[in-house]
Amino acid sequence: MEMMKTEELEPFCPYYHRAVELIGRRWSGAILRAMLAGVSRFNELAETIPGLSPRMLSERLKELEAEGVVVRSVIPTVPVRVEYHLTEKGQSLGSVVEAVARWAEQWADPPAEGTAVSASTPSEVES
Amino acid sequence: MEMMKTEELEPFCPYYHRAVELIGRRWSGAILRAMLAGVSRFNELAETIPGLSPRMLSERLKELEAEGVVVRSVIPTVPVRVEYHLTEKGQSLGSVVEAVARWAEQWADPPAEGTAVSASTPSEVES
DNA sequence: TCTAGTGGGTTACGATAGGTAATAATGGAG
DNA sequence: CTCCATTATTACCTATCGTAACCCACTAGA
Repeated sequence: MEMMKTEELEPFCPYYHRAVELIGRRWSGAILRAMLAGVSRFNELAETIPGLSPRMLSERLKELEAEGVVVRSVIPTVPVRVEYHLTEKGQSLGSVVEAVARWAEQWADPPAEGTAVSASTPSEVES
Repeated sequence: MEMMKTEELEPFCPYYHRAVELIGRRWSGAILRAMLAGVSRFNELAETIPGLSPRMLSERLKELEAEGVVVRSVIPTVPVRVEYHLTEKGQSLGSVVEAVARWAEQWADPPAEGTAVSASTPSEVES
């Protein structure tokens, strides 16, 4: 017997979809985390995230800016300095980043042992 | 004086990075949501998610299975039926999906141009 | 003047991931 | 022996990404 489990989650939602495809683009998750941690300059971001090239960083920052998640400000020092900051909309992605971080730490590497997983080894269900 | 803002978040974490790149791959977020909502069959998933082709669905499911997020089980009815279910590890992604969903609903579409960062808190979202 | 350094990118080009459409494997039904 | 349903896979082509080199504006030396 199953209880009347109310399906509170719809199987598909266009807003969710748009959001998850935006922040799920390659490197975007890492960029957002670094910015939430306070990194704000172009070269600092590029150095913080291993493997992230200027090309990709530039492209992702433009996307995030276009979505209102990030603002770009030019500071007329010399040499010129550019800072990227999260908008309020961007800051509120903190909960998402934290949720992913918690999941990632909880399930880090340990391969399948220790806790009782309902059925995580595909050894007996192959076709 | 909020000077004592402790940086509790490191700018980069390899576990986080791996996780966000996994669940951020194209369509993966949508697939996970649908599965959390109870959709478990191949064609149901394909129908639930607009634009998702069998090729991509197959590929993503294999990745998620390889990561221990999803299990595949073959049910020998006729025609054969295949069900995909979330493991405990997969179920625990619910918090991530919910966080994204809340963010997406809160910040759905509003004009949001310019640099008006301190703007409107959308008063009500859906049920 | 020429060269080097700082900061923030852009361009060119090959490699890989993804979109699209057609088709396969399986087994029962007609 | 052909049809249908279900779960995929293959072939082909385009879009996105990775890599490396380069550009621009400015300053400080030599």
